[in-house]
Amino acid sequence: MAQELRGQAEGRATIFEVAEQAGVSITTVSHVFSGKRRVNPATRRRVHEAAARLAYQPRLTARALATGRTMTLALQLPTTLGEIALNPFFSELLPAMSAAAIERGYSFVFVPGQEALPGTAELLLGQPRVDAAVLVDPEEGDPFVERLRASALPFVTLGRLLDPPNEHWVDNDHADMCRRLLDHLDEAGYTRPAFLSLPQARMSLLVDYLTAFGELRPEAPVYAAAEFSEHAGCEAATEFLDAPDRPDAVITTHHRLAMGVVRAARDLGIAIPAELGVATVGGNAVVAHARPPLTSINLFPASAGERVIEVVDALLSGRPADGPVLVPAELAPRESTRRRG
Amino acid sequence: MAQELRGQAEGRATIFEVAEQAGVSITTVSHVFSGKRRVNPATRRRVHEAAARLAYQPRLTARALATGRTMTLALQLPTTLGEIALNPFFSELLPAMSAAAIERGYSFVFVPGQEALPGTAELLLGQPRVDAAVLVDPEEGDPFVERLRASALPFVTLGRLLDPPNEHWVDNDHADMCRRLLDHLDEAGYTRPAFLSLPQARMSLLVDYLTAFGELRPEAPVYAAAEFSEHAGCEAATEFLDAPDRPDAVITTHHRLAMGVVRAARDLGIAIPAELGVATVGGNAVVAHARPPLTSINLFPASAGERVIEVVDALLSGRPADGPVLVPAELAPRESTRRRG
DNA sequence: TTGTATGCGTTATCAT
DNA sequence: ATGATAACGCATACAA
Repeated sequence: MAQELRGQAEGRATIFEVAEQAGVSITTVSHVFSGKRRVNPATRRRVHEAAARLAYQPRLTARALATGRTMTLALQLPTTLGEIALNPFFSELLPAMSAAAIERGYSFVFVPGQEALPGTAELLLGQPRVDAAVLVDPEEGDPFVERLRASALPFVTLGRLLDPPNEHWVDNDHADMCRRLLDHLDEAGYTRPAFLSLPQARMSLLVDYLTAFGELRPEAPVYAAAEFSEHAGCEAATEFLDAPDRPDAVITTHHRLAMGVVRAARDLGIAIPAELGVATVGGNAVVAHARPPLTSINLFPASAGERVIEVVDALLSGRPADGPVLVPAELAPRESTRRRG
Repeated sequence: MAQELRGQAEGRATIFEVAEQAGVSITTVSHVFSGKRRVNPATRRRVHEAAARLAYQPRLTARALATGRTMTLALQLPTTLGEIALNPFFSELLPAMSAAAIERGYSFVFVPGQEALPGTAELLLGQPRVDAAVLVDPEEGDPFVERLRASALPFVTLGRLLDPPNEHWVDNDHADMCRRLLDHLDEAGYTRPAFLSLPQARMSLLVDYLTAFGELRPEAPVYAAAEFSEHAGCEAATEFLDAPDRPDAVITTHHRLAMGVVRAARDLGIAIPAELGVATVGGNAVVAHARPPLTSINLFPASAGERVIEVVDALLSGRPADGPVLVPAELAPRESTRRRG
């Protein structure tokens, strides 16, 4: 029969050779690797052994053709708002996300955020070029997001879309983290916390913190920096720290802002942590080595990235998606809020 | 015949439908799209028209299976050396590179730089998981680079490998740019330029500048910052600017270092550009809006990224690769070196 | 629980 | 200059 003639050639083993070695049909081999139907444990073992012996790996390309999937994901990263979030969040997120994707056979194509290269979206969405999209810190009103919503392409966000809420996302419990931050400042003896973020809150993280802060400390001041940069943070802080009723603690939504606050305080001769507590969301890898080390919320970008890929894969494989996923974050208290204890 | 039964279904058009509409065989349609053999111009037009009418796009997955290629590229970005080069170089590079890749049907998989996730390299190189690798600012001694060299996988670098030199790369003419920078400082009336970079020069850009600077100004001082950060730049500059024989101009190899120099000068009460000229390599998008705006070498990351993909594609398509590619860079004189005129 | 046979949409080989 | 047809390596509907 035709099958017997196959796979005799040199090169990598195919499903036919594995089937032969294991004494089963290619169907069984296929199912052992896809997990899509029950296989007798003994048979499964034989197949795995044969596969291992032959160093067999299912060809992604063949699988893609047979299933009609592309195994490619569109990935949108935030590249706007000045020199944004990319680092260090990005440099932890990307490798982890990529590793998780590689394991499952996916590769990526990038979609620029916001202003974008026009046409790219159409190129990707107009034809089945990608199976799904992954959006990192998506912003409301982003043209690609809107086109995605209009299309049937599944997508998963890291962070959430709010208007309207999207179905599949991975996020931290920011409200809870905000509460823990405020409690921490409380315990450390700070009584007049302020909040420093951006004027607009187009990412869900910013919205969450703003909301939570407003609910927990309705009387506390909320300040805005022009962008996520040390310079902008310094400029904003210089202003509000130079007033008689200045706050005795600041929570920022980006580590660069926090670094700016530190600089402003130093320039103004305000001691950290004695006269001012500083805490930030994210930037863990950086602020841990700042002077002084800054208290922060560690967002664990790596595990968040892995979870995103898991959700995408579940979605595309027809497995029950876990629905929204809340990944744990963690308060990392450091020198910058050590007024007591 | 079998063909006639194909493609009748709903969904996207296939090569069969285009062939039928154009009145040719699928072989011809295939060749029209692949360009791999001469097709009569009139026939070609008919095929293109039919394809346009049917909105036909060759399925990448089918092509991949037939050709044995994966259409996936391994992409290594530098994520070491502290909060490195990613931004803004990265945020211009990545979208442009991705767009060029999408056009040609490629997608990406990431390889973390240096310390890496162990195993990832083997996963990608052990089987034909990717067709080629793209290395951005590769560093000598990187484990992935070494494994790549040992493998047969083609790879293209943005920046060069020096030990030994690699075959396919895209780079700027840094030596020339260094000369132009020094000439510019000369004309502006600066007489004692210094060079600020990193202690080790593991990226070709750093080596090139160090070498060129050394040859053109053998007597001039060369300083090193601990890493590519504003803080490290400031620390280094504070030291060498606080000496009696201090330089009257500084060239840095990273915009963050330049920002640090600016801060140090301000802290020391040294006026820019009157008492100190500051110029940097890269970071164009950022330093153009710094205070004062900094003279810089614009590296045009976007076009460099496009060229890299072009070279990869040529390599993989069996077309004559252009060999090494030098992309133009540009001196952008700004306020920070405007001592005269 | 397992196997047979067909389809997925191209490219490539060999003809004509 | 163009065609017919066999791979490419898997998944899956249908059988058994």
